[in-house]
Amino acid sequence: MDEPRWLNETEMAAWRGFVAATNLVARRLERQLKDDAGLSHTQYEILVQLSAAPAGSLRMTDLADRLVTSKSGLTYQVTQLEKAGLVARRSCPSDVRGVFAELTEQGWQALRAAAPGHVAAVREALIDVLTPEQLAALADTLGTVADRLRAADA
Amino acid sequence: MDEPRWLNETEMAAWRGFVAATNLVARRLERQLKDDAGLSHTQYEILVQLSAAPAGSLRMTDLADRLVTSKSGLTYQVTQLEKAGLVARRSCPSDVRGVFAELTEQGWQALRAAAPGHVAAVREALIDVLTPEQLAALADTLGTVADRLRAADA
DNA sequence: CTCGTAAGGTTCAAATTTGAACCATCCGGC
DNA sequence: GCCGGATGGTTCAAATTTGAACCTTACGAG
Repeated sequence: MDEPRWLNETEMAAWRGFVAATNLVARRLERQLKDDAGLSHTQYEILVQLSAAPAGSLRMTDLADRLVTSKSGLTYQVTQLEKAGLVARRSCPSDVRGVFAELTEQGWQALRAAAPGHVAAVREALIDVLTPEQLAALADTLGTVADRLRAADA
Repeated sequence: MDEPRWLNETEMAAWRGFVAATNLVARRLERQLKDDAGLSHTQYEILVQLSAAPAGSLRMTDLADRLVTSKSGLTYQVTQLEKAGLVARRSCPSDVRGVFAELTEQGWQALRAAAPGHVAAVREALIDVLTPEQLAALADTLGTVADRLRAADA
C-alpha cells in the first residue's frame, strides 16, 4: 500500500500526448486505408510484413509476433485475406502443425497499389509534421520502448 | 501519379517504432486494467476525463471528442459503466437533446482504486524507461502531432 | 414566424477482437 | 522407444467497435 508515484507535469504531458496521438493517428490511417484500398490497417500490416519476409511468406506465429495481435485475431484476418485472394496458406514441410501465410501475386499488386497512398497519409499525419531532429529522437525513444516491451513479453 | 516520397531510414524507424510501441503499450495497459480493476482502457479513460471535468460530468459529444472514439462507441461504453453503477446519465437543462455523463460516488471510488496500479503500469511501460530529456521531447513531439490532427479533424 | 439544415444521441447490423478451450504434433529426458 | 509437457493453429462464444440510418431538437436566414 505504498503511496503511488503520480506523474509530474512533463510525464503527464508525455502520457496524454502518447494516448491522444496514438488514437488519432490510428483512426486517421484506418480510414485512409479503408477508403482508398479497402483494407484495414491490420490487413495492410500483414501484407507489409509478408512482403518484407523471404519468399513473401511467414509462419503464423512469427507473423502474429510482428504484428501485435492475438493468435486468433491473426487467424481471422488471414482467412479474410485468403478469401480476398491476397494471401494463401501453405503447410510447413518441416512441421506438420505449422502454417505459412504467403503473399499471392494479387497480394503483391494490392500492396503496391495501396502503399503510395498510405505513405502519403503517414507523412501527413506524423512524419512531415516533425523536424528531422524530432524524428530521430522519436525513432530512438519509441524503438527503446518497443524493444523493452517485446523483451518483457518473452 | 507522382512518384511517392518513400520514407527514408530514420522516418521508417520512427514510424515502425510508433506502430509497435503504440500496440505494445496499449496491449499491456489493457490487460493490466482488466486484470486489476475490471475496466477496459476506454472505460478507464472515460472515468479519468469525467473526473477532470467540473462536477465530474461532461456532455456526451464533448466526452467523445476527448477520448478518441465514435459516438456510438461512447454510447455503448457509457451504458456499460451505467450498468456497473460508475456513471450516471443526466439530461441537460439548457438543451433537451443533450446528455451529461456524470461520475457517481462509486465511480470516484473505482477510479481512486484503479489509479495507482494504472500509473505504475504506465511508468513501467513507458515513463520510467525514458530519460527526462527523452520524456520532455516526447511530450513536445506527440503534443504537436495530436494538436495538428485534432485541428485537422475540426 | 417558418423553413431547411445542422447538431446531439441512440439504435442497428456487420465486422473485429480477444481469451479460453481444444486438438494434434513435437521434443527432451529417462 | 515412451511419456509429459510445450508449441502451433483453429474454433468458439462473448465483448467491443464502427458507420450509417434515424429521430428529435436547435437555430439562423429570410
